Amino acid sequence: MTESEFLAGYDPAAYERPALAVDLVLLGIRAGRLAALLLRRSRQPQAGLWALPGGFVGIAETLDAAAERVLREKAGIGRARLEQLYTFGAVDRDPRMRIVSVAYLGLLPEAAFAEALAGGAGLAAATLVVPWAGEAGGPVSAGTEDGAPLPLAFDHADILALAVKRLRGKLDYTDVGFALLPEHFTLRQLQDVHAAIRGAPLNKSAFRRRMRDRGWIAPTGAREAGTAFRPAELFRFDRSGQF
Amino acid sequence: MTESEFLAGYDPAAYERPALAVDLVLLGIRAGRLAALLLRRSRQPQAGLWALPGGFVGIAETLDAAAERVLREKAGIGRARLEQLYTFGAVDRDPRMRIVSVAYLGLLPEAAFAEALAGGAGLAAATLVVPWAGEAGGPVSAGTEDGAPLPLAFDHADILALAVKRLRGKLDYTDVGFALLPEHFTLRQLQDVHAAIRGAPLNKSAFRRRMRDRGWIAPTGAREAGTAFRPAELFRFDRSGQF
DNA sequence: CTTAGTTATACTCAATGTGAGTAGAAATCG
DNA sequence: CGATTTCTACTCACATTGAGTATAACTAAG
Repeated sequence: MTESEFLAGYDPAAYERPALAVDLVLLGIRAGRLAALLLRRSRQPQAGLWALPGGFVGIAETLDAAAERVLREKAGIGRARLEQLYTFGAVDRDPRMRIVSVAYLGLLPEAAFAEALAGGAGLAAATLVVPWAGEAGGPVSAGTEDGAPLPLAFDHADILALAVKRLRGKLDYTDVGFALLPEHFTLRQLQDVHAAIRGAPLNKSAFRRRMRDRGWIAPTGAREAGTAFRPAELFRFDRSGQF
Repeated sequence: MTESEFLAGYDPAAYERPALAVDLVLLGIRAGRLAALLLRRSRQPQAGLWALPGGFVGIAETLDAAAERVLREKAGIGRARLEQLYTFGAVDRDPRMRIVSVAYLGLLPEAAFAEALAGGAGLAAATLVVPWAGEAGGPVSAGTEDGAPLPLAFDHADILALAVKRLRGKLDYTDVGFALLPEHFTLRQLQDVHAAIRGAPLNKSAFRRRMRDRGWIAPTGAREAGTAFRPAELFRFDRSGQF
């Protein structure tokens, strides 16, 4: 039997299958803190709770393509740096039916984050407080800017916590820090982003030295404008630096 | 409408769904090199090629549970340290139908690896040569111990490459190195394992110093037996050391 | 019993990276 | 012009690492 003969007689039916979805953790910096974009659920189940933008994976659609589609359709964002995070498969994570969800992490520069919020897609920004919750990524507390807690739907608190954990882990040896900044930025802004992701302050001179030595940043020659005091030099991300 | 009323009327049918599977990358050390357990495909499609042990996810089965079941049923291994790796969702990755596969990484101590090989489940050991293939985890070349290449089925070369990449990334700050060793081991053995995973040699004194300073290892008081020369001290993994 | 051979273990030393602090430069505002 | 505030460039101590050397411990050969 050749391979094509075999395929002709193959029956793809068989067993009951879990539904497959993608959920997007879209992170940005808001008022100096790490924040995520959430949608308020208007329908049952768990109406009124806050959820990650998500959607089902089409039968002829790549996981990455599904994530990009959800980014456009549910979050109203044209483009973002998306990266697969983890796949959540608890049996009872959704009360409707068995849904396995592939979580994606997306990073938005501050401007894109604000634009998405204003875009009318019903998105809200949740400020994240993520204590260092150990290996598995413990639950996260999400809240509005003034501290009111936002209750999260399904297992989305776990997903958010894991996203922050992943981000923290990649901070030191990849360019994730730059993905949250505009094209031109000051060293102070870069440090603030790193501090927001880590949830802990950094040594200033060591940070500047490290960033410059690694060759990740290139001076633009321009300087910050509109500051009350000495304006800082503007840099841009230099992709030619090694990773 | 309450949540339970809503659920009663919910129709879980709807769209055609991808099939969901798990595939296991079971790694161990063999003759000082990193090796994976593979199964030779006896049936179409891709009969004769070598594949990772895998299976479909049951409708009421967790992803982790499916991985453990495959470990038992397909690889004949009772227990191993399993960890989710990545989910592969290319549309044409399996010619039979759309199959999305959640890959798991499993680490076996040298003895358990050899036992699995002898277990009669039809497993073979593939020595892995994984050049540092960049971010996405390029293809890997798998071969027998004497160098003959083993052609891999589906996208399993990508999965293997990503597994090795993940292992390398976690080597410095987690206990993965110990998962490939017996309970008692010498510093030399530990260094060899690290070298095999990295695919590059290590500085001997710096390595010893680092391992001892981190408090990951505790002396057992015993010494190696049966060596031709000075026997090395035996250590064990000390879980109380911080991570 | 002695000695050569081989590996384990413990040192030293230089180079590099980091935490912390100080001093001068550059801008705005009163 | 001077006060104020931040940016930027220094220095210094300390920890970590790469590299090399010396000594200890054991077996096997003579």
